[in-house]
Amino acid sequence: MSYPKPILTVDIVMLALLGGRLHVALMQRDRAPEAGEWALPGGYIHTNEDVDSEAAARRVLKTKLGFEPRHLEQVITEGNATRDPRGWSVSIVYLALHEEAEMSELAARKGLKLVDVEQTGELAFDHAHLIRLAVGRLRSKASYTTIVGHLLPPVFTIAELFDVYEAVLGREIDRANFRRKVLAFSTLEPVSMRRGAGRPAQAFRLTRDLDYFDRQIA
Amino acid sequence: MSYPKPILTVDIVMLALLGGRLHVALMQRDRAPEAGEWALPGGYIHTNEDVDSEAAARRVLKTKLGFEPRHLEQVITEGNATRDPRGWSVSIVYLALHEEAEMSELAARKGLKLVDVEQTGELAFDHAHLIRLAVGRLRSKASYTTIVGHLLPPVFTIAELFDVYEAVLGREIDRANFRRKVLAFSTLEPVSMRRGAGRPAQAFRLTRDLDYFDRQIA
DNA sequence: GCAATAGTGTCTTTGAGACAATATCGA
DNA sequence: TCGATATTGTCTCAAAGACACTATTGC
Repeated sequence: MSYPKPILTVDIVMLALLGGRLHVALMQRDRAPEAGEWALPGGYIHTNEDVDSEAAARRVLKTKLGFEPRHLEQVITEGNATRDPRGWSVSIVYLALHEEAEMSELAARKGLKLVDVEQTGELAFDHAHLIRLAVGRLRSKASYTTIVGHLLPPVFTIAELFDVYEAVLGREIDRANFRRKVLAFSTLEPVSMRRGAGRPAQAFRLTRDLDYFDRQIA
Repeated sequence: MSYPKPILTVDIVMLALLGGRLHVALMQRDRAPEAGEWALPGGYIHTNEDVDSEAAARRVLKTKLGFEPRHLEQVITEGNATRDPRGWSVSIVYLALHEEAEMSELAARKGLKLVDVEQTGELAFDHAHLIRLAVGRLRSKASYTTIVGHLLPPVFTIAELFDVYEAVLGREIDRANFRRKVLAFSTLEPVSMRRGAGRPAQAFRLTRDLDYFDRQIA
């Protein structure tokens, strides 16, 4: 007995901060099904060129958008009979993070829509659901890893990092305690000084893509 | 341009404790590729009967082994060009937990081999790697959820739960502090008394499949 | 009584959180 | 000098961990 193979795609939830709130990047579909609807960037695996599913996600972003995210990780795989009108389909969902400035510029240049993750409205397929899963992953990882550092440019100050944490976690944090905790884990490398409106600040960069703290950071 | 669809399967890492150590259940493959090698239970999605990928995993366990696990959750999806000699293939990996007694009985009845997760030896495909990922997931979830409760029968004592935690986390825990902490989160419901060699113990059951603690349990 | 296991009390240390105080810039 | 932002000090309270102690069974 043989069964038809399900449709298999990778879809990417691209997140960035815009004005202190998390936004997701959407593309307007140009073909059926769901033509005209807003959807996550995604595509089929190209078995002749992609070495693995993460490479497929990177290729989709690169070729469709000319984009290389600061951080990319797998979130979940959603597979069922009803999520795509064409039939049984499977999506390997990736989370991509990038800084605000470059993401806005990319969106303007490529016709992407950046929408607040709390107000996506109706989207193609189950993509609103996939976005909720990815945002949940980001929020839960925020408090014990350096993941949200990838929502900033490579070099940033503690104050900027603080703002990102408050935006992602959606609650107020104490500045003084935050600074002490984040510096106690020696995962930030001081690189230069940053001058602004008041006293100059020490600027840092992440020493690795993803570090795990041994306890909660915020 | 069109690409051949990758092979798509679900594979299940069935874990149980055996003599205080984590073991995984393996089946001997009866057909090519890798015929005769030990491998994880798994199979194709049946698009006409499985409503989603988790249902496919449950059906595989039910029809191949007559088994319904106490706990089942998705771990990761591994997809690349080299893991299967037949070509580009994708495995949606599930973690299944069950109690020692029933798992041993099942293994004996169905010809499964239960091997220590630290010493699996060579296995078919990338299954040794998939097992490491699933065990890692269990270990990391152990300290902040009730997940390891599913390695015990439905009704258990604190002392039994304590032993499971020590086995999974692989380090010593203080009995007194463990008891206080686990009871402080009111996720255990007292159901009866258990008599044994010494003073009788209160027995409990989990009130839900998976509860998250608001801080580390051990 | 003793062996065995269950369960409690209590002290010390560490981290979390609140919040006041000080430092260093530009204007 | 002041306004703005960065950074440090210090106090309080809660949780983590160590470990001694008491409780309840069977024999």
